[in-house]
Amino acid sequence: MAKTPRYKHLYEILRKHIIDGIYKEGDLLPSENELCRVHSITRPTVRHALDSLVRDGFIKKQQGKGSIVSSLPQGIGILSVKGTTTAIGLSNLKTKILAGPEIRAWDKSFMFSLSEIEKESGYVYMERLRILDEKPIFLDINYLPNINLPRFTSRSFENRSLFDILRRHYSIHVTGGEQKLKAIKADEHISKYLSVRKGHPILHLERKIATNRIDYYFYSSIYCNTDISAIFGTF
Amino acid sequence: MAKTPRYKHLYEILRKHIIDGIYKEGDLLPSENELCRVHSITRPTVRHALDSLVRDGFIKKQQGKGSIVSSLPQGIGILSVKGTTTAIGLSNLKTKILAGPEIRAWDKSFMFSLSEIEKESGYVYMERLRILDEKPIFLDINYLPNINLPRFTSRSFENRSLFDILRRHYSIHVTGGEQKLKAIKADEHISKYLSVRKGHPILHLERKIATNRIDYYFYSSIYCNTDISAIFGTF
DNA sequence: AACAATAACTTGTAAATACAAGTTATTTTT
DNA sequence: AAAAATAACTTGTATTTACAAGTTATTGTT
Repeated sequence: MAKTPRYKHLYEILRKHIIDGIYKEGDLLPSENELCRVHSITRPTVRHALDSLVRDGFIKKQQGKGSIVSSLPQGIGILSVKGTTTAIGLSNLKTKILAGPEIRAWDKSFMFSLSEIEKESGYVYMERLRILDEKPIFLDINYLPNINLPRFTSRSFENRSLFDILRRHYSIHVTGGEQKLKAIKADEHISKYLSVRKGHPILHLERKIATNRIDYYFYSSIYCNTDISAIFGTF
Repeated sequence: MAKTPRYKHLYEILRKHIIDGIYKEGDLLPSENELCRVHSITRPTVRHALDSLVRDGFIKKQQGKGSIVSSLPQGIGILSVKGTTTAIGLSNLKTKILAGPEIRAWDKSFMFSLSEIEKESGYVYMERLRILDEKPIFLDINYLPNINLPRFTSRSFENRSLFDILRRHYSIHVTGGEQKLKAIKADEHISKYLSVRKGHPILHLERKIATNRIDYYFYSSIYCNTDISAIFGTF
Protein backbone atom coordinates (compact mmCIF):
# COMPACT_ATOMS: atom_id res chain seq x y z
CA MET A 1 0.00 0.00 0.00
CA ALA A 2 1.19 3.46 -0.84
CA LYS A 3 1.05 5.73 2.19
CA THR A 4 -1.07 8.78 1.67
CA PRO A 5 0.42 12.24 2.21
CA ARG A 6 -0.58 13.97 5.42
CA TYR A 7 -2.38 16.84 3.70
CA LYS A 8 -4.44 14.32 1.74
CA HIS A 9 -5.23 12.40 4.89
CA LEU A 10 -6.56 15.55 6.55
CA TYR A 11 -8.47 16.42 3.39
CA GLU A 12 -10.22 13.03 3.44
CA ILE A 13 -11.13 13.39 7.12
CA LEU A 14 -12.61 16.88 6.76
CA ARG A 15 -14.33 15.95 3.49
CA LYS A 16 -16.00 12.99 5.19
CA HIS A 17 -17.06 15.09 8.16
CA ILE A 18 -18.68 17.64 5.86
CA ILE A 19 -20.44 14.96 3.79
CA ASP A 20 -21.60 13.19 6.95
CA GLY A 21 -23.03 16.44 8.28
CA ILE A 22 -20.76 16.81 11.30
CA TYR A 23 -20.01 20.24 9.89
CA LYS A 24 -23.10 21.79 8.34
CA GLU A 25 -23.50 24.53 5.77
CA GLY A 26 -22.37 27.86 7.17
CA ASP A 27 -20.42 26.28 10.02
CA LEU A 28 -16.80 27.22 10.64
CA LEU A 29 -14.18 24.50 10.49
CA PRO A 30 -11.64 24.43 13.34
CA SER A 31 -9.01 27.13 12.81
CA GLU A 32 -5.79 26.24 11.02
CA ASN A 33 -3.79 26.35 14.24
CA GLU A 34 -6.29 24.10 15.96
CA LEU A 35 -6.07 21.57 13.12
CA CYS A 36 -2.28 21.73 13.47
CA ARG A 37 -2.47 20.84 17.14
CA VAL A 38 -5.09 18.11 16.76
CA HIS A 39 -3.37 16.34 13.87
CA SER A 40 0.23 17.14 14.82
CA ILE A 41 1.09 18.70 11.49
CA THR A 42 2.28 22.15 10.49
CA ARG A 43 0.24 25.00 9.09
CA PRO A 44 1.45 24.81 5.46
CA THR A 45 0.28 21.17 5.44
CA VAL A 46 -3.09 22.11 6.93
CA ARG A 47 -3.40 24.93 4.40
CA HIS A 48 -2.66 22.49 1.57
CA ALA A 49 -5.57 20.33 2.70
CA LEU A 50 -7.88 23.34 3.05
CA ASP A 51 -6.85 24.61 -0.40
CA SER A 52 -7.98 21.27 -1.83
CA LEU A 53 -11.32 21.58 -0.04
CA VAL A 54 -11.74 25.08 -1.50
CA ARG A 55 -10.88 23.77 -4.97
CA ASP A 56 -13.48 21.03 -4.66
CA GLY A 57 -16.13 23.44 -3.42
CA PHE A 58 -16.56 22.09 0.10
CA ILE A 59 -15.50 25.26 1.90
CA LYS A 60 -14.88 28.94 1.34
CA LYS A 61 -12.21 30.82 3.24
CA GLN A 62 -12.39 34.32 4.60
CA GLN A 63 -9.38 36.12 5.97
CA GLY A 64 -9.71 36.93 9.64
CA LYS A 65 -12.78 34.77 10.03
CA GLY A 66 -12.21 31.15 9.06
CA SER A 67 -13.15 28.31 6.74
CA ILE A 68 -16.88 28.31 6.02
CA VAL A 69 -18.58 25.09 4.96
CA SER A 70 -20.45 25.34 1.66
CA SER A 71 -23.57 23.51 0.57
CA LEU A 72 -23.04 20.21 -1.18
CA PRO A 73 -24.13 19.61 -4.75
CA GLN A 74 -25.72 16.21 -5.29
CA GLY A 75 -23.36 14.30 -7.55
CA ILE A 76 -23.74 11.42 -10.00
CA GLY A 77 -20.23 10.42 -11.00
CA ILE A 78 -18.63 13.69 -11.91
CA LEU A 79 -21.95 15.18 -12.92
CA SER A 80 -24.35 16.87 -10.56
CA VAL A 81 -28.09 17.17 -10.87
CA LYS A 82 -30.51 19.43 -9.05
CA GLY A 83 -34.25 19.31 -9.14
CA THR A 84 -35.92 22.17 -10.98
CA THR A 85 -38.46 22.70 -8.23
CA THR A 86 -37.12 21.13 -5.07
CA ALA A 87 -33.85 19.52 -4.10
CA ILE A 88 -33.62 15.83 -4.90
CA GLY A 89 -31.99 13.03 -2.99
CA LEU A 90 -29.96 10.41 -4.77
CA SER A 91 -31.33 7.45 -2.88
CA ASN A 92 -33.83 6.75 -5.63
CA LEU A 93 -31.25 6.77 -8.41
CA LYS A 94 -30.85 3.69 -10.57
CA THR A 95 -28.52 2.70 -13.35
CA LYS A 96 -29.47 0.40 -16.21
CA ILE A 97 -26.92 -1.05 -18.63
CA LEU A 98 -28.16 -0.77 -22.19
CA ALA A 99 -25.05 -2.04 -23.97
CA GLY A 100 -21.59 -3.36 -23.19
CA PRO A 101 -19.10 -3.38 -21.71
CA GLU A 102 -17.53 -4.68 -24.90
CA ILE A 103 -14.41 -3.97 -26.91
CA ARG A 104 -14.82 -2.07 -30.15
CA ALA A 105 -12.69 -0.32 -32.78
CA TRP A 106 -12.82 3.47 -33.08
CA ASP A 107 -15.02 5.14 -35.63
CA LYS A 108 -13.10 7.46 -37.95
CA SER A 109 -15.24 10.46 -37.03
CA PHE A 110 -14.88 10.46 -33.25
CA MET A 111 -15.82 13.60 -31.32
CA PHE A 112 -12.29 14.13 -29.99
CA SER A 113 -8.92 13.64 -31.65
CA LEU A 114 -7.08 10.50 -30.56
CA SER A 115 -3.44 9.54 -30.14
CA GLU A 116 -1.88 6.66 -32.09
CA ILE A 117 -1.82 4.38 -29.06
CA GLU A 118 -5.49 5.03 -28.41
CA LYS A 119 -6.39 4.30 -32.04
CA GLU A 120 -4.48 1.01 -32.04
CA SER A 121 -5.97 -0.18 -28.76
CA GLY A 122 -9.65 0.23 -29.48
CA TYR A 123 -12.03 1.02 -26.65
CA VAL A 124 -14.41 -0.46 -24.13
CA TYR A 125 -17.94 0.61 -25.00
CA MET A 126 -20.70 1.09 -22.46
CA GLU A 127 -24.14 2.56 -22.70
CA ARG A 128 -25.99 3.26 -19.47
CA LEU A 129 -29.31 4.83 -18.60
CA ARG A 130 -29.65 6.80 -15.37
CA ILE A 131 -33.07 6.69 -13.80
CA LEU A 132 -34.28 9.02 -11.06
CA ASP A 133 -37.64 8.36 -9.41
CA GLU A 134 -38.54 5.86 -12.13
CA LYS A 135 -37.94 8.53 -14.78
CA PRO A 136 -35.02 8.22 -17.22
CA ILE A 137 -32.84 11.30 -16.73
CA PHE A 138 -29.83 10.72 -18.89
CA LEU A 139 -28.15 8.41 -21.32
CA ASP A 140 -24.45 7.98 -20.69
CA ILE A 141 -22.25 6.55 -23.44
CA ASN A 142 -18.65 5.84 -22.42
CA TYR A 143 -15.53 5.18 -24.43
CA LEU A 144 -12.55 3.87 -22.44
CA PRO A 145 -9.35 3.25 -24.42
CA ASN A 146 -8.51 -0.43 -23.96
CA ILE A 147 -5.09 0.13 -22.44
CA ASN A 148 -4.11 -1.92 -19.40
CA LEU A 149 -7.61 -2.65 -18.10
CA PRO A 150 -7.47 -6.41 -17.33
CA ARG A 151 -10.82 -8.22 -16.95
CA PHE A 152 -12.71 -4.95 -17.37
CA THR A 153 -15.45 -6.25 -19.67
CA SER A 154 -16.32 -9.08 -17.28
CA ARG A 155 -17.09 -6.86 -14.29
CA SER A 156 -20.54 -6.04 -13.06
CA PHE A 157 -21.63 -2.45 -13.45
CA GLU A 158 -25.31 -2.61 -12.59
CA ASN A 159 -26.09 0.05 -9.97
CA ARG A 160 -22.41 0.67 -9.41
CA SER A 161 -20.43 3.75 -10.35
CA LEU A 162 -18.00 3.42 -13.22
CA PHE A 163 -15.72 5.76 -11.34
CA ASP A 164 -15.76 3.61 -8.22
CA ILE A 165 -14.68 0.57 -10.22
CA LEU A 166 -11.93 2.49 -11.98
CA ARG A 167 -10.64 3.75 -8.66
CA ARG A 168 -10.89 0.55 -6.69
CA HIS A 169 -9.66 -1.96 -9.27
CA TYR A 170 -7.35 0.08 -11.45
CA SER A 171 -6.33 3.02 -9.23
CA ILE A 172 -7.59 5.43 -11.86
CA HIS A 173 -9.32 8.58 -10.75
CA VAL A 174 -10.58 11.66 -12.51
CA THR A 175 -8.35 14.72 -12.28
CA GLY A 176 -10.22 17.00 -14.65
CA GLY A 177 -11.35 17.29 -18.21
CA GLU A 178 -12.99 19.33 -20.90
CA GLN A 179 -16.48 19.32 -22.28
CA LYS A 180 -18.64 20.67 -25.06
CA LEU A 181 -22.25 21.53 -24.36
CA LYS A 182 -25.01 21.61 -26.93
CA ALA A 183 -28.77 21.73 -27.05
CA ILE A 184 -30.09 19.32 -29.68
CA LYS A 185 -33.32 17.71 -30.80
CA ALA A 186 -33.97 14.17 -29.62
CA ASP A 187 -33.53 11.65 -32.41
CA GLU A 188 -35.19 8.23 -32.68
CA HIS A 189 -32.70 6.45 -30.43
CA ILE A 190 -32.66 9.11 -27.71
CA SER A 191 -36.40 9.69 -27.66
CA LYS A 192 -36.89 5.95 -27.13
CA TYR A 193 -34.65 5.67 -24.10
CA LEU A 194 -35.38 9.03 -22.45
CA SER A 195 -39.16 8.70 -23.01
CA VAL A 196 -39.59 11.99 -24.80
CA ARG A 197 -41.08 12.91 -28.14
CA LYS A 198 -38.83 13.17 -31.17
CA GLY A 199 -37.57 16.74 -31.49
CA HIS A 200 -37.74 17.38 -27.75
CA PRO A 201 -34.84 19.59 -26.59
CA ILE A 202 -32.02 17.51 -25.10
CA LEU A 203 -28.82 18.65 -23.44
CA HIS A 204 -25.82 16.97 -25.04
CA LEU A 205 -22.41 16.87 -23.35
CA GLU A 206 -19.28 15.58 -25.02
CA ARG A 207 -16.49 15.14 -22.52
CA LYS A 208 -12.85 14.23 -22.56
CA ILE A 209 -11.93 13.16 -19.04
CA ALA A 210 -8.37 13.32 -17.75
CA THR A 211 -7.09 10.89 -15.11
CA ASN A 212 -4.12 10.42 -12.80
CA ARG A 213 -2.62 8.04 -15.37
CA ILE A 214 -0.44 10.11 -17.65
CA ASP A 215 -1.92 10.30 -21.15
CA TYR A 216 -4.90 8.16 -20.15
CA TYR A 217 -8.16 9.87 -21.03
CA PHE A 218 -11.60 8.50 -21.45
CA TYR A 219 -14.55 9.89 -23.28
CA SER A 220 -18.20 10.33 -22.54
CA SER A 221 -21.23 11.40 -24.52
CA ILE A 222 -24.21 12.27 -22.38
CA TYR A 223 -27.78 12.99 -23.47
CA CYS A 224 -29.84 14.57 -20.74
CA ASN A 225 -33.52 15.32 -20.34
CA THR A 226 -33.47 18.50 -18.26
CA ASP A 227 -37.25 18.83 -17.81
CA ILE A 228 -37.27 17.42 -14.29
CA SER A 229 -33.75 18.03 -13.05
CA ALA A 230 -31.21 20.43 -14.44
CA ILE A 231 -27.54 19.65 -14.72
CA PHE A 232 -25.84 21.47 -11.90
CA GLY A 233 -22.24 22.50 -11.63
CA THR A 234 -19.76 24.79 -9.92
CA PHE A 235 -16.88 26.63 -11.55
CA MET B 1 -2.44 51.28 -4.91
CA ALA B 2 -2.44 47.95 -3.15
CA LYS B 3 0.78 46.10 -3.84
CA THR B 4 0.22 42.70 -5.41
CA PRO B 5 1.64 39.60 -3.74
CA ARG B 6 4.74 38.10 -5.37
CA TYR B 7 3.08 34.83 -6.29
CA LYS B 8 0.31 36.75 -8.01
CA HIS B 9 2.82 38.87 -9.85
CA LEU B 10 4.56 35.77 -11.19
CA TYR B 11 1.19 34.25 -12.06
CA GLU B 12 0.29 37.30 -14.14
CA ILE B 13 3.63 37.25 -15.97
CA LEU B 14 3.44 33.56 -16.87
CA ARG B 15 -0.25 33.83 -17.75
CA LYS B 16 0.50 36.68 -20.14
CA HIS B 17 3.40 34.80 -21.71
CA ILE B 18 1.19 31.77 -22.34
CA ILE B 19 -1.63 33.89 -23.78
CA ASP B 20 0.82 35.84 -25.94
CA GLY B 21 2.24 32.58 -27.28
CA ILE B 22 5.75 32.94 -25.87
CA TYR B 23 5.11 29.50 -24.38
CA LYS B 24 3.10 27.35 -26.73
CA GLU B 25 0.97 24.28 -26.11
CA GLY B 26 3.11 21.35 -25.00
CA ASP B 27 6.08 23.54 -24.09
CA LEU B 28 7.70 23.23 -20.70
CA LEU B 29 7.79 26.29 -18.47
CA PRO B 30 11.14 27.07 -16.82
CA SER B 31 11.69 24.78 -13.85
CA GLU B 32 10.64 25.93 -10.40
CA ASN B 33 14.23 26.49 -9.32
CA GLU B 34 14.92 28.51 -12.45
CA LEU B 35 11.88 30.70 -11.77
CA CYS B 36 13.16 31.18 -8.23
CA ARG B 37 16.52 32.44 -9.50
CA VAL B 38 15.08 34.66 -12.23
CA HIS B 39 12.49 36.36 -10.01
CA SER B 40 14.42 36.22 -6.74
CA ILE B 41 11.69 34.43 -4.83
CA THR B 42 11.54 31.10 -3.02
CA ARG B 43 10.12 27.84 -4.25
CA PRO B 44 6.92 27.85 -2.14
CA THR B 45 6.06 31.21 -3.70
CA VAL B 46 6.79 29.91 -7.20
CA ARG B 47 4.71 26.81 -6.50
CA HIS B 48 1.82 28.98 -5.30
CA ALA B 49 1.85 30.79 -8.64
CA LEU B 50 2.07 27.52 -10.59
CA ASP B 51 -0.80 26.03 -8.54
CA SER B 52 -2.95 28.96 -9.63
CA LEU B 53 -2.02 28.35 -13.26
CA VAL B 54 -2.99 24.69 -12.87
CA ARG B 55 -6.29 25.69 -11.26
CA ASP B 56 -7.05 28.03 -14.15
CA GLY B 57 -6.16 25.39 -16.73
CA PHE B 58 -3.10 27.07 -18.23
CA ILE B 59 -0.64 24.33 -17.35
CA LYS B 60 -0.46 20.75 -16.18
CA LYS B 61 2.29 19.53 -13.91
CA GLN B 62 4.07 16.21 -14.05
CA GLN B 63 6.41 15.09 -11.32
CA GLY B 64 9.96 14.65 -12.53
CA LYS B 65 9.25 16.37 -15.83
CA GLY B 66 7.92 19.88 -15.41
CA SER B 67 5.04 22.27 -16.05
CA ILE B 68 3.44 21.60 -19.42
CA VAL B 69 1.53 24.39 -21.15
CA SER B 70 -2.08 23.47 -22.01
CA SER B 71 -4.14 24.64 -24.94
CA LEU B 72 -6.19 27.75 -24.37
CA PRO B 73 -9.95 27.71 -24.62
CA GLN B 74 -11.34 30.76 -26.40
CA GLY B 75 -13.17 32.70 -23.75
CA ILE B 76 -16.02 35.20 -23.70
CA GLY B 77 -16.23 36.56 -20.21
CA ILE B 78 -16.21 33.46 -18.07
CA LEU B 79 -17.81 31.42 -20.82
CA SER B 80 -15.90 29.69 -23.56
CA VAL B 81 -17.09 28.81 -27.02
CA LYS B 82 -15.62 26.44 -29.55
CA GLY B 83 -16.65 25.97 -33.15
CA THR B 84 -18.43 22.73 -33.93
CA THR B 85 -16.45 22.16 -37.11
CA THR B 86 -13.33 24.27 -36.91
CA ALA B 87 -11.71 26.42 -34.26
CA ILE B 88 -13.00 29.98 -34.13
CA GLY B 89 -11.17 33.18 -33.39
CA LEU B 90 -12.70 35.85 -31.25
CA SER B 91 -11.67 38.77 -33.42
CA ASN B 92 -15.05 38.75 -35.13
CA LEU B 93 -17.03 38.80 -31.91
CA LYS B 94 -19.45 41.65 -31.30
CA THR B 95 -21.66 42.65 -28.42
CA LYS B 96 -24.97 44.45 -28.84
CA ILE B 97 -26.85 45.99 -25.93
CA LEU B 98 -30.54 45.14 -26.11
CA ALA B 99 -31.63 46.66 -22.80
CA GLY B 100 -30.17 48.55 -19.87
CA PRO B 101 -28.15 49.08 -17.89
CA GLU B 102 -30.99 50.26 -15.69
CA ILE B 103 -32.02 49.81 -12.09
CA ARG B 104 -34.99 47.54 -11.39
CA ALA B 105 -36.73 45.86 -8.47
CA TRP B 106 -36.52 42.08 -8.07
CA ASP B 107 -39.28 39.84 -9.28
CA LYS B 108 -40.71 37.59 -6.58
CA SER B 109 -39.91 34.43 -8.53
CA PHE B 110 -36.22 34.88 -9.20
CA MET B 111 -34.15 31.85 -10.22
CA PHE B 112 -31.93 31.99 -7.15
CA SER B 113 -32.73 32.81 -3.54
CA LEU B 114 -31.69 36.29 -2.44
CA SER B 115 -30.50 37.83 0.81
CA GLU B 116 -32.36 40.68 2.48
CA ILE B 117 -29.77 43.25 1.48
CA GLU B 118 -29.98 42.12 -2.12
CA LYS B 119 -33.78 42.33 -2.09
CA GLU B 120 -33.76 45.85 -0.65
CA SER B 121 -31.16 47.14 -3.08
CA GLY B 122 -32.70 46.10 -6.37
CA TYR B 123 -30.48 45.29 -9.32
CA VAL B 124 -28.87 46.64 -12.43
CA TYR B 125 -30.45 44.98 -15.43
CA MET B 126 -28.64 44.38 -18.69
CA GLU B 127 -29.54 42.39 -21.75
CA ARG B 128 -26.81 41.79 -24.29
CA LEU B 129 -26.58 39.86 -27.53
CA ARG B 130 -23.29 38.21 -28.48
CA ILE B 131 -22.66 37.99 -32.19
CA LEU B 132 -19.99 35.83 -33.82
CA ASP B 133 -19.35 36.17 -37.55
CA GLU B 134 -22.56 38.20 -37.97
CA LYS B 135 -24.54 35.36 -36.38
CA PRO B 136 -26.18 35.82 -32.97
CA ILE B 137 -24.73 33.17 -30.65
CA PHE B 138 -26.12 33.95 -27.27
CA LEU B 139 -28.37 36.21 -25.29
CA ASP B 140 -26.90 37.24 -21.96
CA ILE B 141 -29.19 38.67 -19.29
CA ASN B 142 -27.42 40.01 -16.21
CA TYR B 143 -28.66 40.91 -12.76
CA LEU B 144 -26.19 42.86 -10.61
CA PRO B 145 -27.37 43.71 -7.09
CA ASN B 146 -27.23 47.48 -6.83
CA ILE B 147 -24.84 47.63 -3.90
CA ASN B 148 -21.97 50.12 -4.03
CA LEU B 149 -21.71 50.43 -7.80
CA PRO B 150 -21.48 54.23 -8.29
CA ARG B 151 -22.15 55.55 -11.83
CA PHE B 152 -22.62 52.02 -13.14
CA THR B 153 -25.67 52.66 -15.28
CA SER B 154 -24.01 55.55 -17.07
CA ARG B 155 -21.01 53.60 -18.35
CA SER B 156 -20.59 52.42 -21.91
CA PHE B 157 -20.75 48.68 -22.41
CA GLU B 158 -20.84 48.40 -26.19
CA ASN B 159 -18.17 45.94 -27.30
CA ARG B 160 -16.63 45.90 -23.86
CA SER B 161 -16.60 43.07 -21.37
CA LEU B 162 -18.78 43.44 -18.33
CA PHE B 163 -16.08 41.68 -16.36
CA ASP B 164 -13.41 44.12 -17.49
CA ILE B 165 -15.49 47.04 -16.27
CA LEU B 166 -16.21 45.37 -12.96
CA ARG B 167 -12.54 44.64 -12.46
CA ARG B 168 -11.15 47.99 -13.58
CA HIS B 169 -13.67 50.38 -12.03
CA TYR B 170 -14.90 48.46 -9.00
CA SER B 171 -12.11 45.96 -8.27
CA ILE B 172 -14.60 43.13 -8.49
CA HIS B 173 -13.53 39.90 -10.08
CA VAL B 174 -15.09 36.50 -10.46
CA THR B 175 -13.89 33.86 -8.04
CA GLY B 176 -16.31 31.07 -8.91
CA GLY B 177 -19.96 30.25 -8.99
CA GLU B 178 -22.65 27.72 -9.64
CA GLN B 179 -24.83 27.08 -12.61
CA LYS B 180 -27.85 25.13 -13.77
CA LEU B 181 -27.94 23.85 -17.34
CA LYS B 182 -31.07 23.06 -19.28
CA ALA B 183 -32.09 22.39 -22.85
CA ILE B 184 -35.28 24.27 -23.70
CA LYS B 185 -37.39 25.26 -26.68
CA ALA B 186 -36.92 28.78 -28.02
CA ASP B 187 -39.87 31.02 -27.14
CA GLU B 188 -41.02 34.11 -29.02
CA HIS B 189 -38.52 36.48 -27.44
CA ILE B 190 -35.51 34.18 -27.83
CA SER B 191 -36.30 33.05 -31.35
CA LYS B 192 -36.46 36.70 -32.39
CA TYR B 193 -33.03 37.66 -31.07
CA LEU B 194 -31.17 34.42 -31.81
CA SER B 195 -32.68 34.15 -35.32
CA VAL B 196 -34.02 30.64 -34.89
CA ARG B 197 -37.47 29.16 -35.36
CA LYS B 198 -39.77 28.88 -32.37
CA GLY B 199 -39.22 25.53 -30.66
CA HIS B 200 -35.60 25.27 -31.74
CA PRO B 201 -33.44 23.65 -29.00
CA ILE B 202 -31.63 26.26 -26.95
CA LEU B 203 -29.09 25.81 -24.19
CA HIS B 204 -30.13 27.72 -21.09
CA LEU B 205 -27.67 28.51 -18.30
CA GLU B 206 -28.66 30.06 -15.00
CA ARG B 207 -25.64 31.15 -13.05
CA LYS B 208 -24.93 32.60 -9.66
CA ILE B 209 -21.49 34.15 -9.84
CA ALA B 210 -19.33 34.66 -6.75
CA THR B 211 -16.82 37.51 -6.51
CA ASN B 212 -13.93 38.63 -4.34
CA ARG B 213 -16.35 40.96 -2.50
CA ILE B 214 -17.72 39.02 0.43
CA ASP B 215 -21.41 38.25 -0.03
CA TYR B 216 -21.49 40.00 -3.40
CA TYR B 217 -22.90 37.74 -6.08
CA PHE B 218 -24.36 38.53 -9.41
CA TYR B 219 -26.66 36.53 -11.60
CA SER B 220 -26.78 35.66 -15.23
CA SER B 221 -29.27 33.94 -17.48
CA ILE B 222 -27.85 32.87 -20.81
CA TYR B 223 -29.67 31.53 -23.83
CA CYS B 224 -27.34 29.95 -26.34
CA ASN B 225 -27.77 28.72 -29.89
CA THR B 226 -25.30 25.84 -30.06
CA ASP B 227 -25.76 25.01 -33.74
CA ILE B 228 -22.61 26.80 -34.85
CA SER B 229 -20.46 26.84 -31.74
CA ALA B 230 -20.78 24.71 -28.63
CA ILE B 231 -20.25 25.99 -25.14
CA PHE B 232 -16.86 24.76 -24.04
CA GLY B 233 -15.53 24.31 -20.56
CA THR B 234 -12.96 22.60 -18.38
CA PHE B 235 -13.50 21.04 -14.99
C1' DA C 1 -25.34 53.57 27.31
C1' DA C 2 -22.60 54.56 23.38
C1' DC C 3 -18.35 54.96 21.33
C1' DA C 4 -13.37 54.20 20.66
C1' DA C 5 -9.25 51.78 21.43
C1' DT C 6 -7.14 47.49 22.19
C1' DA C 7 -6.17 42.70 22.49
C1' DA C 8 -6.83 38.22 20.83
C1' DC C 9 -8.08 35.80 17.61
C1' DT C 10 -8.44 34.43 12.40
C1' DT C 11 -6.29 33.68 7.49
C1' DG C 12 -2.61 35.54 3.98
C1' DT C 13 2.14 35.97 2.39
C1' DA C 14 6.92 34.68 2.38
C1' DA C 15 11.32 33.05 3.63
C1' DA C 16 14.93 29.10 4.29
C1' DT C 17 15.63 24.22 4.46
C1' DA C 18 15.37 19.15 3.83
C1' DC C 19 14.41 15.03 1.82
C1' DA C 20 11.32 11.89 -1.22
C1' DA C 21 10.01 10.45 -5.70
C1' DG C 22 9.59 10.55 -10.69
C1' DT C 23 12.07 11.52 -15.31
C1' DT C 24 15.86 11.94 -18.37
C1' DA C 25 20.46 11.94 -19.95
C1' DT C 26 24.89 10.15 -19.08
C1' DT C 27 28.14 6.79 -17.88
C1' DT C 28 29.57 2.26 -17.02
C1' DT C 29 29.34 -2.51 -17.63
C1' DT C 30 28.33 -6.54 -20.14
C1' DA D 1 26.15 -2.29 -29.66
C1' DA D 2 22.94 -3.10 -26.05
C1' DA D 3 21.70 -3.14 -21.46
C1' DA D 4 22.14 -1.71 -16.79
C1' DA D 5 23.57 1.43 -13.33
C1' DT D 6 24.23 6.10 -12.09
C1' DA D 7 24.00 11.04 -11.86
C1' DA D 8 21.59 15.14 -12.63
C1' DC D 9 17.81 16.93 -13.25
C1' DT D 10 12.52 17.64 -12.37
C1' DT D 11 8.27 18.19 -9.08
C1' DG D 12 6.12 16.50 -4.38
C1' DT D 13 5.84 16.66 0.63
C1' DA D 14 6.88 18.68 5.02
C1' DT D 15 8.94 21.43 8.76
C1' DT D 16 10.00 25.86 11.01
C1' DT D 17 9.71 30.65 11.49
C1' DA D 18 8.08 35.41 10.87
C1' DC D 19 5.20 39.04 10.01
C1' DA D 20 0.98 41.25 7.56
C1' DA D 21 -3.86 41.93 7.36
C1' DG D 22 -8.70 41.14 8.31
C1' DT D 23 -12.36 40.00 12.04
C1' DT D 24 -14.31 39.77 16.51
C1' DA D 25 -14.71 40.25 21.34
C1' DT D 26 -13.09 42.72 25.16
C1' DT D 27 -11.82 46.67 27.61
C1' DG D 28 -11.58 51.41 28.62
C1' DT D 29 -13.25 56.07 28.00
C1' DT D 30 -16.51 59.56 27.35
